[in-house]
Amino acid sequence: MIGLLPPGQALTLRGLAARFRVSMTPVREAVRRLVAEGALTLSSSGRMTTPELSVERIEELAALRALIEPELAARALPRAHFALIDRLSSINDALGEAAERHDAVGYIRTNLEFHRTLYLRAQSPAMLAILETVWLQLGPTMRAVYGRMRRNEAPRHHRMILASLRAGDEPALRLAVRADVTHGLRHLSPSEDAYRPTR
Amino acid sequence: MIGLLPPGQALTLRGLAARFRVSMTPVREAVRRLVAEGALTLSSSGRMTTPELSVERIEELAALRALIEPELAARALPRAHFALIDRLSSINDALGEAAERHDAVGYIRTNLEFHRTLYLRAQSPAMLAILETVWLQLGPTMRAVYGRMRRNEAPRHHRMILASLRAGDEPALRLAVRADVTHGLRHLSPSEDAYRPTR
DNA sequence: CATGCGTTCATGTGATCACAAATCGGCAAG
DNA sequence: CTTGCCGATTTGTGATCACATGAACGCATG
Repeated sequence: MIGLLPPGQALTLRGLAARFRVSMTPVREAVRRLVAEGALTLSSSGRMTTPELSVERIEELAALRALIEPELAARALPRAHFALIDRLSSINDALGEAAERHDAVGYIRTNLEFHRTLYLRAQSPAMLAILETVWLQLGPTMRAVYGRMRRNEAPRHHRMILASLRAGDEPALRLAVRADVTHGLRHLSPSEDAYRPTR
Repeated sequence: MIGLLPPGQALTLRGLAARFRVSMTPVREAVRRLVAEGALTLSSSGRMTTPELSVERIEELAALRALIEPELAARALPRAHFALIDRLSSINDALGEAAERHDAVGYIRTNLEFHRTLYLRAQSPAMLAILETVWLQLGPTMRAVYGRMRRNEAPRHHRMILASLRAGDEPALRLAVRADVTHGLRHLSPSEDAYRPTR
């Protein structure tokens, strides 16, 4: 989810079993679950890799984020008290620091933390779970993208999100969240050949 | 997904293995996948049952359907030619027959077939996959609901969906789909104690 | 030097087993 | 009649093994 693994990274049952000091059985179960959630791709022969998403699939997943995240934000809005906004603000500061360090994995993780902290307030576990499967599928691709980007500050829409929360303005919040999502994933189109995975 | 199993139905690895004439290993993998998709609930001790959804969770899942399905319908609209609309219409006739027979499982299956046939035209496999995990979670509950209902015809919004498709009217289509989803799931609130599962 | 082929090795699959934990039953006591 | 307890049994978990399949590598040939 946070982009630790690049797209196309191959994994083997025995390799994972040895790495985590367990037998193949629990690894198989965990891998099956990740495959079911779309976090891993199963080739026709049963080989497992992290997904290399096509542009069309990225756009679908981005559209799902753009549908679900504003809804979760809107549901969180009436419960968003000052302490939460304050916490979001400090997470946003950490996000800026990760951007300055050009720490792609840290940036993705902190960005997801920002969004998840807000959405947790929506008290909608099923919706959040679905959204996280979408994040999971985008993880490796996001890493490939942010690894190339030379961003050095937090997303500008985050400030709009915080302002809308403080103002209690739901339409503005929905717009800000949607803009943040679609803006962040806009740079994904010319990304296929720019990254070369190490298999 | 089609409501073959009632909510709270318990399943055992050995029972499923014996039923499908395989060993426990493939059953465990399949069950793990279904748990990951929310089709089955894993108790703290590892027991598996079909989910007994709370009202809040049902409303979340209904909200997800109401978000995703209009989008899929809108994406399918430009590709919906006459042959597709004709096929949808005949599926809708079969739906009416299932309603007359008070065949709950057949009704759910045919209703899902109606929606899936339309959404397949959207050419958005990731979005459809996510939607199907939502359907999967609702399956047992839908059976419990439609089993009590005394409906004897196809949903009235289906005719609006077909009309919007013929007219190429996207806003009307989105509204009709959303109304169909929210209307179908409105009867779920007083459902908890009306059905008694056989464990 | 490129290309096709054959062998070897790695990998996933299904099955079986030992074990621990939890469930369900009956039984007895109040 | 209800309630608590104890034992038998069911059940999930992790591990290991045999096997078939597909991939990878090297070698020989053009």
